[in-house]
Amino acid sequence: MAQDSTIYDIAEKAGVSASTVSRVINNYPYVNKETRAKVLRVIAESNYIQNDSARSLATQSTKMAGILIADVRTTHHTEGVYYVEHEFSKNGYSCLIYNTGTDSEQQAKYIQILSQKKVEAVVLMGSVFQNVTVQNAIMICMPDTPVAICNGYLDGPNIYGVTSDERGGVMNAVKLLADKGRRNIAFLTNKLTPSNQNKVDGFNDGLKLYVKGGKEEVVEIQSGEVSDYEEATRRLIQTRPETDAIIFSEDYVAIAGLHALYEMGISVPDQVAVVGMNNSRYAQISNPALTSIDNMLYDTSLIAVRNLLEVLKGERVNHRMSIGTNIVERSST
Amino acid sequence: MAQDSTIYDIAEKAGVSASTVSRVINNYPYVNKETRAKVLRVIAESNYIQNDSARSLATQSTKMAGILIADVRTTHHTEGVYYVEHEFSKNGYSCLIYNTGTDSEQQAKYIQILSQKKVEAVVLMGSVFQNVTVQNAIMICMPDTPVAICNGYLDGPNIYGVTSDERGGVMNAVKLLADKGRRNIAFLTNKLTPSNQNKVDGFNDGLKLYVKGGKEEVVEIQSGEVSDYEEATRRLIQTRPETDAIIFSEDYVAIAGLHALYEMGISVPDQVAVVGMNNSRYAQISNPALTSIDNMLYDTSLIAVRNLLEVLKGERVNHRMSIGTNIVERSST
DNA sequence: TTGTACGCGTTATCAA
DNA sequence: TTGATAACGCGTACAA
Repeated sequence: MAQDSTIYDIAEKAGVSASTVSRVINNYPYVNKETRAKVLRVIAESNYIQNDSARSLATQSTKMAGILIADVRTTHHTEGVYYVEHEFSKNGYSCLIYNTGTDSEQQAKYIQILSQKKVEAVVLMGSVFQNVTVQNAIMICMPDTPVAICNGYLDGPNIYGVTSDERGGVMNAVKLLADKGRRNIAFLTNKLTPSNQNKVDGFNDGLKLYVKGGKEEVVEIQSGEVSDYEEATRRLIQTRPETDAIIFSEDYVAIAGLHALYEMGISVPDQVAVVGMNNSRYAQISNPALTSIDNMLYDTSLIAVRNLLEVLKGERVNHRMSIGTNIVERSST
Repeated sequence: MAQDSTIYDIAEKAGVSASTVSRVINNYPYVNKETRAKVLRVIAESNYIQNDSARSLATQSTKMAGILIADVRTTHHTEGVYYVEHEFSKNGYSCLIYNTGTDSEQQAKYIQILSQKKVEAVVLMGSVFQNVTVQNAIMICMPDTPVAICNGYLDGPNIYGVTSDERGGVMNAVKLLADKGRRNIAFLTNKLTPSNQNKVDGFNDGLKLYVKGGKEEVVEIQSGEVSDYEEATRRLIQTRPETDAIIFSEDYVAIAGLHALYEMGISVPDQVAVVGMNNSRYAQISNPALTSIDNMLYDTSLIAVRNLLEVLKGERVNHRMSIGTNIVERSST
């Protein structure tokens, strides 16, 4: 490293004390205009850069937040990371990000790392973090750090969940399909996270409510491989040829499904209607364009961060918030 | 905050000195087995957590890396962030991430922030960071911190560029199309980043080399709106009906293009062949599945990080590395 | 308005 | 093998 100059170095050059330099840097009011100018000049000349470690130590505050996400690559929460970082940044916080994977022990480990880094707030992206191992880690390692969980809920005095009503969203999707005369609707989901379980519940609710005599048909795909999504779609059609609509737990899975249907020569939506979830940017450009349930990632992300900021300001915040979903209709239904 | 206990607290409880505690924590060899055990026990009981700010200050090392990305949402570099974080994590580094936007002044600002955070390495994701403003910021704020730029190049003694041969990749795509008898190939690109400029160059090279008498036809789309991608595709076909192949600068744009062609009733690849770039996970599930140039994001990301780690170890590393691209053929050609 | 002196929690040097 | 003690760079009462 080049010998990063310290406030002492520039104090010396400016002929003042270190504390004065500190005051200038931190915009303290009572400092002589000229001395301030001088100090500022010396700082500029010396390309001095503040040491945040020292500052954090002295201040007892890092102005850092932590973001945990299972896998930046594949989840639609990736976009959420952007919103979260952006909102934190706007409020003077830097963000540490970690890909934790889906193993809860690993996730807990990262909670500890974050507490070691003394982050002042944490956002958990996705319902995969909704498990007791994580909950305990929070309780033990950061009982006083506000934690938000996007699209999930976790019990704890310092934990704030923001969810969208995915259950209701899927229910409405069933209604939409039923209104269009579909009777044999299936639900195809990848790994059953708590969030996906909610969707399944909404699916069953919807069937009972809107489709008389509709048999439930829920398929879970364990793996995360595209080929398995396609294969599951194919098999569904083969084993249950009367299927006239499929709701998928995610747009990505739905688009894989569209692809499989396309290759089977099945026309969408004439023969089979398809609904996705997330209203991702790919939904509008798939062939055909995909009807999708918008689970409001932008809003939930933003609210999560804002809640945390409120808590940090000492405000009271609801531990559980939920916002409604919209269904965006396109050509696939 | 709960009063985070310090090494002094646990030193007292264990009846030893703080230095001994420190030694235990850091796995120093010469410490009595029993004292170590005792200290460890007390630590476990007191849910003590190390303070990284203090540690960094004393050690003069943060074990943090910085990742800068223009926009996590829309670029395919998002996946790269995952690889980069993962590789750093594996080597004991934590990652600070910032969404900088595409404005170079803003980008430079984040370079400064990172230097303030005393990160020990930086990865710039994408050729959007290939500009003099950023270069200067690096020179001034972090002349001794190794910086890697993915998919781009920047001059500087501490800067390491890792690119894939996108120019050659596009050239090969032109050849592929020419071999299939296509004569009126167009190139459709979004914002002309240095990376996209390379692709355009490769396109022109390819035309000269493989398509006798082929007129160049390059369309740049300034905005990032899907509707504009579709519109541009439509207009291209209208103004140049003889077009029998289109290469797009990104899969996402290509898929939007596929959608537009689909809606125009143009058959792919019968009437128009389509090639994308990035070989993203959506390429294989689009309708039809998209032939795409794989620009090896995984490899470039990994190499970028490994280069940085090598430099940190004091090894010499090439300032400029390039790896070959593959073209993955699917149904759209 | 400015400077002195101390503390923040660790690590590192030196003696013991 | 252990314990004082002095850094690390900065913020901040307190005194001047």
